[in-house]
Amino acid sequence: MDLDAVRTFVAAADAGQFQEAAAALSITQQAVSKRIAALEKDLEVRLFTRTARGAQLTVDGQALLPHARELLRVEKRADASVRPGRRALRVDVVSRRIAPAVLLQDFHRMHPEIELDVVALLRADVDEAINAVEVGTIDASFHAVAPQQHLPDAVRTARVIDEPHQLLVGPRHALANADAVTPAQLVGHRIWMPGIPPGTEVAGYFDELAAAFGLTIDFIGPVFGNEALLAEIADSSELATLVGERTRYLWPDSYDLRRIPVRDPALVYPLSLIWRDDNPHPALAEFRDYLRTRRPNPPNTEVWTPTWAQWAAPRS
Amino acid sequence: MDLDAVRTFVAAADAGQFQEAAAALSITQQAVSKRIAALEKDLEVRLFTRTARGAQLTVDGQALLPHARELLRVEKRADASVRPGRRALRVDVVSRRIAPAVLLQDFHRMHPEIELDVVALLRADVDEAINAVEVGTIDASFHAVAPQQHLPDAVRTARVIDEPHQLLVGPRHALANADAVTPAQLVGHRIWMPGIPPGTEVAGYFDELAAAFGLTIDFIGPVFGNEALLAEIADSSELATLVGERTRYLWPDSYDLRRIPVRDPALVYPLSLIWRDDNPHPALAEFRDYLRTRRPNPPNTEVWTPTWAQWAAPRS
DNA sequence: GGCGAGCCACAACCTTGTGTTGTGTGCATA
DNA sequence: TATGCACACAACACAAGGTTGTGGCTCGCC
Repeated sequence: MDLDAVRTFVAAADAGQFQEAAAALSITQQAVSKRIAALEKDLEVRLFTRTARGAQLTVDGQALLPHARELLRVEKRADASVRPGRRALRVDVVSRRIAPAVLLQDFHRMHPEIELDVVALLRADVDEAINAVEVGTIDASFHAVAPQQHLPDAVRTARVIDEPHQLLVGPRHALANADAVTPAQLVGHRIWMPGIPPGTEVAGYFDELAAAFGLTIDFIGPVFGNEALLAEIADSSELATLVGERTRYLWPDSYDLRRIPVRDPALVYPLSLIWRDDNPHPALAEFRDYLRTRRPNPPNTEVWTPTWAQWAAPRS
Repeated sequence: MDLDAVRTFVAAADAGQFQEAAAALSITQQAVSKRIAALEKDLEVRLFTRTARGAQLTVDGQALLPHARELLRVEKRADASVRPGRRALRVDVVSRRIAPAVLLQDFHRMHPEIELDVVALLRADVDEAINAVEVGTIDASFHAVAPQQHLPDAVRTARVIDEPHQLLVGPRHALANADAVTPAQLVGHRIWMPGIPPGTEVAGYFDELAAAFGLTIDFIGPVFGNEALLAEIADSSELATLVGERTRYLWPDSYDLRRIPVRDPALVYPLSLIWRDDNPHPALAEFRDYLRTRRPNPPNTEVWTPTWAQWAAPRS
């Protein structure tokens, strides 16, 4: 199916005649006729009934029309996702399942007119992300940024989310019925966080967390996907994992998994936005405004963050 | 943007190298290289970084990939909407705002795997619809079908929805705060139903309704679209209109419109499904099953239907 | 009823595009 | 350093798609 033919089809359907469509597309009437004929031949249906004063959609044509329009819309969005200068705002999230992605969904709901592209540079480390932001291939990225992190001149960071963790356990787990737990209560329980590549900022976070409270946190084990992890936890009386408070997992209700808040202190993952100060993208300013004005729920408990993140309190 | 190029891009991204993608598409590696190069030139970005052992997506490529896949999905659906023999189930509704359309949405939620196309043969009368069903350009149609209606041999009809009307009024209307109204109470109030073409089955219904209860029902007035009608009603202390119970209109909350049930008797619009008995489309059987098994809310009041519809009670 | 206007289809022709074959280049690996 | 692998470039052939020119059909008008 040729998109030029589809465009021509829509133009002809709107105009009600080939002649006018041809004028609108700056081609001859014969070219329109040819394109439509080719499309009809390709689809093996008649799309228009030709009359002496125009062309009228057949039922098949009527059925195709909305799909054709959708096709052109998607093409436009695809184009807008990459074309330099006027492409959509491109924001990098480490994973689609953690808080920044949820935030972006919310932003999109509030500003549906703003073209937005969420990419996940899987396992990209902070330096890679900073580099991508400096070069301009992405407009913004969410990462845990340490204060000693070296930043190029034009690149800025700001702490924007403090995401508290919750314990995720199956119904047979010893803590399954707790209303809340403290990190001290987690000592001796096995916490499983598979799929976190060693040496990354995320691994570093959990390493320091384990050391600070004497916890047992395992990164080992092959990753069979999220679904497998959840199934494992659902069945186990020992395994548990940590998930962000705002993350949205989908799992069968039958798993009967429970999210249990962690407090005294809450285990907070501090995330910063990375962006380039002289990036002229209008949507970037909008997005930063959105981040600035939204009210984070203030935690009503002590919080723990890694030492490198204690240099500055999160904006409240 | 050329869809073949997009297809090639996706194949190359999946394969991780041009060579394998070429094999999958049954063309030469050089052709793949050319297509990708053309796409890159068209979009003015580099999509792959070429290395000695394959091609890897750039960030721009990663951003484009989901859009590209979506484009191919939509193309497939567009194709499926018309291609004879294996096209989607095509169901005709008089309007997207009335009960059958709502029913189809529900059916789609229950069977998302079934390709479904809802077309609105605007102002088509029953004969036209029956003809389209017989010819096979549509698979099923919802209409009010009178018993004396002539049907071709293979065409069947069955009464499937009895849609009760509700009164839609603005906050300043005399009946705005009623919990329910009877047709008798509507005498003297002006009911406005613009946009119904005279001579159609719908107009006939309201004509008989007006005659039966002595109501004032206006069809006159230019149609400025639904939005205009709703705005008019919201402001008026006199105007009201009738809407189906299951219809879903969207209007600003600020309008403060109220839907008021009509009872003793309820004003029911009887709708039948029209289909061709020997239509082999598997989804048609599914849809008829769905219609058969769903439980209509039995009205707990007397009902009024036009005389021609009183030949048979709706299936309960 | 004849005739012109409007609209679409068909034919001929030409340009452009797109696939193939053949060859070159760069990089990783042995 | 030699070899294999993967992609790019060049030359060529053929197909696709656009334009101009023309004919047929239908509708409205004199």
